[in-house]
Parts: sequence; structure tokens; C-alpha cells
Amino acid sequence: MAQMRIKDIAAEAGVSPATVSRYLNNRPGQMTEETRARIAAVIERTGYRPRAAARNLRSSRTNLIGVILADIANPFSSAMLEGLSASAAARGCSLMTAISGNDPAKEAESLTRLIDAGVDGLVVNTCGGNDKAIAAAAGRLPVVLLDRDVADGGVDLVTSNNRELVAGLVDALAAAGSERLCLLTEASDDSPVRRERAEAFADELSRRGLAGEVVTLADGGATGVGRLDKTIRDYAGKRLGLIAVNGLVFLRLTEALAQLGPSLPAGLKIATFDDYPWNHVLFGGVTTAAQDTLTIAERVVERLSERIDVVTTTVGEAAKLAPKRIEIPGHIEHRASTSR
Amino acid sequence: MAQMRIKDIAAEAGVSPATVSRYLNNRPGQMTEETRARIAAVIERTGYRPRAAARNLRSSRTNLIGVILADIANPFSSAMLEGLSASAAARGCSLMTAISGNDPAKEAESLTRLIDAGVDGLVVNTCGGNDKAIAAAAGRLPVVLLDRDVADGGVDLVTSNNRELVAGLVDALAAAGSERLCLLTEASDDSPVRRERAEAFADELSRRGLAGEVVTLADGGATGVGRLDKTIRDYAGKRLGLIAVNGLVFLRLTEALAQLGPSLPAGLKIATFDDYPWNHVLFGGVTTAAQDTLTIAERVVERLSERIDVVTTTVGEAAKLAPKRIEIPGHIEHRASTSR
DNA sequence: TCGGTTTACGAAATCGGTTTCGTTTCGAGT
DNA sequence: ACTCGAAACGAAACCGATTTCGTAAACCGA
Repeated sequence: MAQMRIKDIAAEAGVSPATVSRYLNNRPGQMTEETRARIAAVIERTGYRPRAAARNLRSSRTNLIGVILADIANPFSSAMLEGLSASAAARGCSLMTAISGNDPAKEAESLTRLIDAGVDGLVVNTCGGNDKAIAAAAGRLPVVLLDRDVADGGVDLVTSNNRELVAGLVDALAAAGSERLCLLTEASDDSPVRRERAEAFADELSRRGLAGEVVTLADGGATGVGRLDKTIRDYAGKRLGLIAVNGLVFLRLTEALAQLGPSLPAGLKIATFDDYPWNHVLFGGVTTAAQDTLTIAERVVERLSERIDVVTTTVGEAAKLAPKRIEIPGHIEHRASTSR
Repeated sequence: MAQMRIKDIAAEAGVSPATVSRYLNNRPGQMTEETRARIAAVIERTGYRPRAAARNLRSSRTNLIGVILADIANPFSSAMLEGLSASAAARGCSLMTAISGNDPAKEAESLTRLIDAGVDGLVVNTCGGNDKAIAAAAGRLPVVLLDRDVADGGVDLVTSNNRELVAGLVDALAAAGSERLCLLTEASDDSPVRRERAEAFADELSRRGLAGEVVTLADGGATGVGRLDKTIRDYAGKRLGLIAVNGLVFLRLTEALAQLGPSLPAGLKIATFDDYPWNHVLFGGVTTAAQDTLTIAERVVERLSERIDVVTTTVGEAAKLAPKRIEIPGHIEHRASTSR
């Protein structure tokens, strides 16, 4: 009575455990409406819940999706987690999460820990430095990369349309009258995403015949802000437009600008990636390239499910899905910081 | 060769599966240094990893900690998640996360889903409305509440020293010359945390003989901001001090203040709970009651581990731990917004 | 009515570890 | 040398579901 087992339910309903199992997994081999009802009644009455561990062992499926996030402080990550959680729950899956804190060693440890725990698939927002291990993992179980690619390629990736978003921000700045543009990046950030945005930025400038450059801030603190400050002073009054390559860089930009005054210097326009809550507030609203996190999360889980289904359905090496790159379009939030 | 099982390792090392199992769990029943080395060598060579599902089934322990968060958008939650992740990993546990998005129905669903998945224990940052279900869960497996209590009591709770923090903020405002204080809250937020802070606020005012009140903003949008705006105008120039009861309220306050100008009106001082990144930036720095999220997370996992150990060690109903309330002291970050 | 095909269901094997219990071996004490 | 207790290890049961395979009943067209 303490803990019901499937055989207890079976006995109570006058059927075999196999039949109860079929009921629980509503298997194609149907059963009489009458026995179905009888089993349902017993389960309802006893409040029976099958033990997941036993189920996992035999079926070698856990309905668990592993998630490794590089940096949960980044609202992109937390929004993503919420989306993943919802999408997974809709498919009856739970999330096992690990947070690397941008530490490759922790990421590697999380990778093995989640795999050892028996997750059906893995979502990785990598901090870099584990490309080989991740590619190897992708050979052993379904893996979908989130936002950041690995060098070797060959792994599914879901990301935003960074090139279009860059173009959109450049467009907003140009429309606001900026003649010279800077893309602000961080030295420590050498991610593929940053590179992609930087390349798109350069391309977009030359396509439009605009002047500009990529400005890399030194890491953490005064030096970086000083460098930025100098850049701003150099260009002040020259219709400068700034793009922060991500939310963190934007915060540092804000710090630097605070020295110059609470509102933007005349002629200075800014825009940023990542739609943080404070973007609505700072400078009366900052024009933002917002990613469609919910859709990204949905597609990640969808793709992962496809792979999981293939793995559990087909035998052997047959019918391997080709790696796929999925781009989810984001959009530009036009706000006061790029008004004329 | 494809997938090694414990018996393969045993055969290879010339011992029994039982001995390998003992090795894997380094059990008290020791073995010869020689056999230990032999087993280690085989495992090392073959790269064998025990299947978690099998282990879970027999031992009825999963080394999984379930976490239910009310609102991941709140940086308090994401910081907490990072802390929990680290603390759990340090104990060889993984996290199963669910996010209720402040929806009681989702919270209830998450509760059963995580329990069904077989987590060893549960950390709940409840959004309210499931007090009975949570109390019931706490009767069946270890549960530690995070930040928000349930009505029935009787469940472990880890939280900040809200009363002292409120006192600290009042102190900072008073020191900055504020004569009349308002605690800004949201109508929709009727959590125990908010109530505790409001009570502490009232107590602190009367203790110091200060004038003041709790101002409740209507939910979402214009009305609330208008109400707030009116309050500010009413008191403007009267040495008003404002405390935002949480980070979200502070953001709305910032929006309202933006209409009055980019810097604080003369004589207006503000302070807030929750140390969001932008608190360093807005108004040149906002005095903040910062919670010690890392320590909170650590103590949550520690307490949960205690309960888990008790459950798996002792038999029957004996040796039930009494519910415990653990307060982790936070601290006040003094910044420009409360300078004289 | 009869052979043949579904359909509904049960018996028993199985997943891969852990745990119990028993046996052997080893060393210490007299 | 002999006894005794502890240490080291093996054989086999066990955790609780799923899954395979087989069989009896139901159905169905000729």
C-alpha cells in the first residue's frame, strides 16, 4: 500500500502487468474499452505513479533534456531557459540544467555529468574551448547548439539572423543621421557570434559606403571604459553612431557615457543587441536588436525531438539526420536613442 | 564492446560485479589495493560509465535535485540558479529545473512532474497558490523553500534577513536627509516576502518616529506610473525618500522619474531591493539591499542534503528533522542615490 | 461452418546496476 | 597449532517497469 507497483495495479484490475504497461504508454496494441476503463479506475483510485527509474532502465529513455548554459546572468539565457522549459514540458520532458559560467572546465564536466545521467539529448550554449568534446558528444547522442557554433561544424545549430539584425541597426543609425559607425566589442569575447556580427557590420558599412570600425574594449574596468571614452570624445559632434555587440558591452557603454552626462551628447546615436528590461529606460529607450527567444527555444526542442525520435526509432547507423543550421529572425525595436 | 556493463568490467578484471560495484561507490567494505588498482585500470582503459537508470532503480536514489522557480526573468532567480547548480555539482548532484512563470497551475504541474521523475529533493521558489500541495510534497520527500514561505508552515525555508535590510535602507535614506519615506510595492505582489518587508518598514518608521507610508502601484502600465508620479509630485521638494520593494518596481519607478528628468529631483532620494546590474548605472548608482544569493543557494543545498541523508539513512518515521527557518544576511550597497 | 487473420492479453525474459548473505582467506591471540 | 573475528569477495536475489513472444478469442469472408 505504501508504494504501488505495476503488478499491484494489474492484480487489482484483474489484468497482467503487460496490459497496464500498454495502458500507461497507450500503445498501438489496443485493449478493450472495458479493460481500459477498469485500469484507469484502479490507477485513479490508488493514485499510482510509475517509477521513472524502472521505466528508464528498460526503455533506455529518460524524457530528460540536458541544457548547458554559458552565462545565466545574461537575460538571453534566462529567457531561453524559460522557453526551453515550456517547450520541453509540452512534450512531457523535463530539463536537466548545468551552468558553466563561461568556464570551459565546468562546461566539460557538465557535459559528462549530464550524459552520464542519461539525458535523451543535449542543448548546449557553449562558452567555447570544448569543440571536440561537444562534437564527440554529438556523435553519441542528439545535440543541438544554441546561438554559438563549434569549430568542427557538423552539429545542429539554432541562432538568430545576426547579419540582418546588424543591418537593421546600421540602418536605424544611418536613418538617424549617423555618418560614422562603431561596433563595440569585448576583447574576451571571441565567440563565433561576435565574429559573425563584426563581419556583417564591416560588410554592411562597405555596402553603404559608410565610415566606421570595430572598437574592442579591453576587459573589465577602467582601461576599457577609458578607451571607449576616448573614442566618443574623438568623434563627439561628428554624428557618431555606436552599436553595442551585446548587453554587457552596452552596460559598460552606459557607464562611460554617464561621465559625459545623463542624456546622449548631441549627434551621438546608439543601438544595442539584446533586449534587456533596462533598455526601455536608459536614454529614454535604446534601439535594440531583439532576438525571438521563444521561437528559438521552441525550434531547439523541436529539432532535438526529431533527433531523439530518429535515434530511438531507427536501428544502427542508418538514417542519420544531416546537420542543420536554423536561423530564427529577430527584429529591431526602434526607440528614442536613434530618433533624429 | 559497444556498451560495457558492470559484468563485462568484472570479467575483464577477474572479479565479481559486486566488487566492481563496491569500487564504484567506494564502499566501507574495502578491497585489496591490488584489486582496486586492477578494476581502476580496466575502467580507465575501457572508458566504462555506469548506467544511471539501473543504479537509480535499485538504490532508489537519483542524485537529482528538483528546482522550481517562479520567475527566471528576475535576476535573483538566475543568480540563485547558478548558485544552486554549483552547490549541487559540488555534491555530485544535477539539477532538474522547472519554471512556473508565476503560474500556480504550471507550478503544480512541475511539482508532480519533478516528483514523478524521482528527484531526491526539491527546492521551491513558489509563486503561491499551491501551499497545500507543497506541504503535502514536503511530507513525502525533502523540500526546502527558497525565499517565499508557504502558509501552513512546517517546511524548511531559506531567506534573507529582510527586516534588517529594510532597516538598512531606511537608515541610508534617513542619513541622506529624507524626512518622509515611501515603500513602493505592486498590487499583484502579495507574497510573504513583500508583506514582511512592508511590516518591517512600518515598524522601522514608528521606531524612528519618521513619517511615511506604503504606496501600492496598480498593476502594469500607466495607472501605476501615474499614481507614482502623483506621489512624487505631491512630495517633491519635501525631502522624500523612496524604497522600491523589488527590482521590477524599481524599473517602473525609473520610468516615472524619467518624465521628471534624467537625474533625481532635488531632495529626492531612492533605494531599492535586488542588486541588478543596472543599479550601478542608473542615477549614477542606486543604493541597494543586496541579497547574498550564493550563500543562500549553498545553504539551501546543504539543508536539502541533510534531509536527503536522513531519509536514505534512517528507517521509517524515526528521526524526522524539525522544520527550520534559515536567514542569510544580505548587505546594503551604498551608492550615489542616497548621498547627501 | 471453416480456415485465416486480426485483436486482446498473459507469461516470462530483460534492462544493468545494487544489496544481501554467505564463504573463504587472513592475521592476531593464546 | 588452533581458534576466532574481521576483511575481501562471490552468488544470486532484487529494484519495477518494458518488451518479446506466444496463445486464445474474436472477427471475417467464402
